[in-house]
Amino acid sequence: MNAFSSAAIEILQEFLQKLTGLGPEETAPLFEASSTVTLQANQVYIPQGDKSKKLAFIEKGVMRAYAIKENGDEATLYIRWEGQLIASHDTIINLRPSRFIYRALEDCKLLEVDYDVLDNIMRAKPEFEPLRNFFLMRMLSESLDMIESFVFLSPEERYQKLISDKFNIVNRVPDKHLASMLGVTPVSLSRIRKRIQQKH
Amino acid sequence: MNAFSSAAIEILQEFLQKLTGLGPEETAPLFEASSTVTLQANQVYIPQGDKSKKLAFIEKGVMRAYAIKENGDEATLYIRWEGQLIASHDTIINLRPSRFIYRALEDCKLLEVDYDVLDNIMRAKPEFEPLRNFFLMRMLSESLDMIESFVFLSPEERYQKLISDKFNIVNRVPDKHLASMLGVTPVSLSRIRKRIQQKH
DNA sequence: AACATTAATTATCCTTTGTTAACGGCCCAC
DNA sequence: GTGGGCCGTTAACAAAGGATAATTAATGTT
Repeated sequence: MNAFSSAAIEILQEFLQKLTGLGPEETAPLFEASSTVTLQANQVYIPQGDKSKKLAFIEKGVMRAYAIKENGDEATLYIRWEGQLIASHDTIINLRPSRFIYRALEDCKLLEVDYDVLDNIMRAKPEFEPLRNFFLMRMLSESLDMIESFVFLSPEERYQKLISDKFNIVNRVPDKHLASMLGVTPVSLSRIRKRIQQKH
Repeated sequence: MNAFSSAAIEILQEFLQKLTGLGPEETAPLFEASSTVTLQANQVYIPQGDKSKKLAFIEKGVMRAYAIKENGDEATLYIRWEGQLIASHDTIINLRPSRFIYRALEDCKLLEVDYDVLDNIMRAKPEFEPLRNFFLMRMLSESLDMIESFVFLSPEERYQKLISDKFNIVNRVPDKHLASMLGVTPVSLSRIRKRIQQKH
């Protein structure tokens, strides 16, 4: 089932235009295998243990990747929102069942494609490769930025950076998930917020 | 200056064979713009503020990416060794001067290429793209693993994981750099080591 | 070999975080 | 409206980490 008139496709075709110079007519084959998916808030997109290689462009909404620790606590790896990709790196890169759960934090609209299918299209039409490189590099850069925050900054500074860099997103995500992403407990984040508040 | 008979090229051509089915004769053009570089232990490869887009495959040795904090302390972002790539993501991905310093921890032998040149070769010969995807995905996966450690584990658990996953490498890197990578001070790492020791 | 430099450990004190539990606010279902 | 459940805050205590400084160990240089 394909979806030729989604906003996501238009955005991606704009990327392709910039990256490759190819117009919508030429890049259309890339989207033939894609389909739109809607998720309700709190709905699971990829369950733990899943082996599917879903790759999705987020057209609308916020999603969360997390896992359950032995003690039962959740640990949030990252959140992604409009304009970003969401996928299980365990299945796509490491070829093993997903250790993580991918879940909608809000009602979401995704443009989904199977990674293997996309990979075949890319191999047949390598002129689309710049799009893959673009997203891989962007995800790599964002990951390195997160590592940088952990290595450089205290939890308090990480939180400050988070709200100054991503104020819009922070307000769409419960604090407990932000705490987890920052590597601290919700209790500690609450204290951090209080400390910051008192300084002003 | 090119270098047609390095061990690095042989390794990379083996990757290419596996990933694309192309033999050494066919993939040779990819290495025409590459050159071998040797670094002495402690020698800087990419200085802070550099704008060059060097990309290097590490044939031998260990390298470290780090930055200097306002207080003068160093913060190590990651270390890389044989079989991995080293490059400034600030310059290549984000198109800005490098905030990081890339320095040899041991005597190193690298196979170097300018990223823009490589990019042009890839665009002309897109059948080589799987190699780029392979390395980008591997670096992304490793970065996500590091984030996972920060989000899931305590500093003590992170250190345990580090020595169990990368025992060989740990022994080639001074503890203070490991401490920095783990997000703690050298003093704290020393206490962690003592705690672990006492448990056995 | 002697010296200087750097790295790792230990000690002290202070700050921060983790843990557990209690409390209040908010939303939702009934 | 009322009763649950979830979430964020607060409190109290224990555990861990940061800062600084002193000591010891290891390394490198001449």
